[in-house]
Amino acid sequence: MNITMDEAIVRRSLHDELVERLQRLIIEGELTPGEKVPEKELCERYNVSRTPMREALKVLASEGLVTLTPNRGSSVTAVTVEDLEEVFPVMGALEALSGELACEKITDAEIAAIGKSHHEMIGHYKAKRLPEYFAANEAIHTGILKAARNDTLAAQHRMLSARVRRARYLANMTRERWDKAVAEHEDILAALEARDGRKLGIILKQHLRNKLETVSEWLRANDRE
Amino acid sequence: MNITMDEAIVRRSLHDELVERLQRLIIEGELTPGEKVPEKELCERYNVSRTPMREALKVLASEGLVTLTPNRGSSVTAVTVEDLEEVFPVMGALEALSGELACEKITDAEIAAIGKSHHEMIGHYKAKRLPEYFAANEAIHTGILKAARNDTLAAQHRMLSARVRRARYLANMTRERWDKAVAEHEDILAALEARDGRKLGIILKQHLRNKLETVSEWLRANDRE
DNA sequence: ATATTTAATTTTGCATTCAAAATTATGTCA
DNA sequence: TGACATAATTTTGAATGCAAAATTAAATAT
Repeated sequence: MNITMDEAIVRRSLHDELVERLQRLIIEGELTPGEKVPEKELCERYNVSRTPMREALKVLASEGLVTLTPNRGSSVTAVTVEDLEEVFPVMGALEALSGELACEKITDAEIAAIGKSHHEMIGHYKAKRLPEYFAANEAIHTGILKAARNDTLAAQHRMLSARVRRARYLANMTRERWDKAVAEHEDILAALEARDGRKLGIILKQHLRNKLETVSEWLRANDRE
Repeated sequence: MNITMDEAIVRRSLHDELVERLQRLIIEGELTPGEKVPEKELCERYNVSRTPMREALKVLASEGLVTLTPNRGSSVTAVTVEDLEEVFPVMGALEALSGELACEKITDAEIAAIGKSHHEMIGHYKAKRLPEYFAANEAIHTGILKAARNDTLAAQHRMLSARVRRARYLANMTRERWDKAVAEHEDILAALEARDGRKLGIILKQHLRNKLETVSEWLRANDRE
C-alpha cells in the first residue's frame, strides 16, 4: 500500500481551529446574531480552556463577526441594513477587481470548471432548489476569485462575505430577482469566456448592487423578528 | 471652568490597547520585518502578562502584520515584492471606491480641508521635505476615505495600508516619480472639486498603480539588506 | 404588591502556572 | 578538533487561578 503525503502535516493551534469552527457556527446560524456567545459552553463542547477560545473571539471581533463589549463578553454581530449598505459596495469593488484579474490569468480548465458550476446552477434554478443553487453560485464566485491569484484579495473578500453570508442565504429572492440574477450570470460567464476583464468587472459590480437590493429588502421586511 | 464631555469614557481592554501599540511599533519600524517579536520583553515594557499580549498578536496575525509559526512564536511579517503586488491592486480598488463614494457625499468644508492639505503637500514637495510631504499626502487620502462614509471600507483600507506603510515610507522617489505623483494629486483635487466620482476613481486607481511601481522598484533594489 | 437595597452567584479580564516543544549548552567519543 | 548525542534552559501553547465587574437572587422598606 502506498501512503501518499500530498499535504504537509499541519499542526494547527487551538485558537486557529476555533476561529474556523466558530465562524461556521455563526455562518450556519447555530449562533444567531445579537445572541451572546456562550463562552463556557463552547469551551466544554470543544474541550478547550478559555484561553484559546478567547483568543479566537478576539480574532473574530477584529473581522467584525462578533462584537466585544468590555466586561460583558462577546456577542454575534447583528447585521443591520446599514452594515449591508457598507459591506456590499466594498465586496462589489473587490469582486470587480477579481473579475479583471481573473480574465488576465485564468486557464481554460478553470473557465471550464466555472462553466460547469454555472450550468449546474441553471439546473438548480429551473428546479427551484435554492440551497443547491446557492452552493453552485458560490462556487462560481470563489472560482473567479481563485483565478485572480491574489490571496490578499481573496482573504478580504472571504472576511466580508462571512459577515453577510447568512443574510444572503436567508433572503429568498422574488421570481423577478432570481431571473435577473441568473441572467446576469449568463453575462458573467460570457465575459469570462471572452476574457473581457473590464466588462466582467462592471457586471460583477452591478451584480453585487442588485444582490444588496434583494438582501436589504428582505432584512427591512424581517428586522423586527 | 467648563468640563466638556464630548466623548464617552472608553475603557479599553489591554489587548485592544496592545493591538494599537504593536501596530505602531511595526509601522514605525521599531520592530523590523522578519524579526521575531520579543514577547517577554514587550510584556515587561508594557507591564502586562502574556495573555493579553498573545491575544493582540493573534489579531495582528489575522490582519497579516505578524506571522505565527506553530511552537516558535511570532515574527513581523516581511513584506515581499509579491505582497506588494497583491496588496496595491486591492488598495487601488478600495481607494477608487472611496473616491466614487466621496464625490457623492463630501461636504464643501471637507473639500476645503483636503484642498488645504493638498497645498501644504505642494509646499513640502517644493521644499523637498519628504516626511512632511508624506504626512500631508496621507491626510488627503484618509480625508477622501472619511468622506466616503463607509467604516467597513475604511477599516479594510487601514488594514492593508498598515501592511505596506513602512515600505511606502522608506521608498524614496526619484525626481520624475515624485513629479508625477504630485501631478496626479492635482488631478485628484480637481476631480474631487468637480465631484466627478468616476474620474476620481480612475485617477486613484492609477495613482496606486504608480505607487506600486515606485515601492516595488525600491524593494527590489534593497531586498538583500 | 412594587421599588430599592443588599447579598450571593456568575462572568469577565488578566495573571500565573505547567507541560511540551524548541533552543542552547555541555559532554562524549572518533 | 569536530561530529554527534545528551542534558539544561528557554520559549511556547494552553489550563488554571483569582480579583473585579456584572448579573441575578434575596431581603428590606414603602
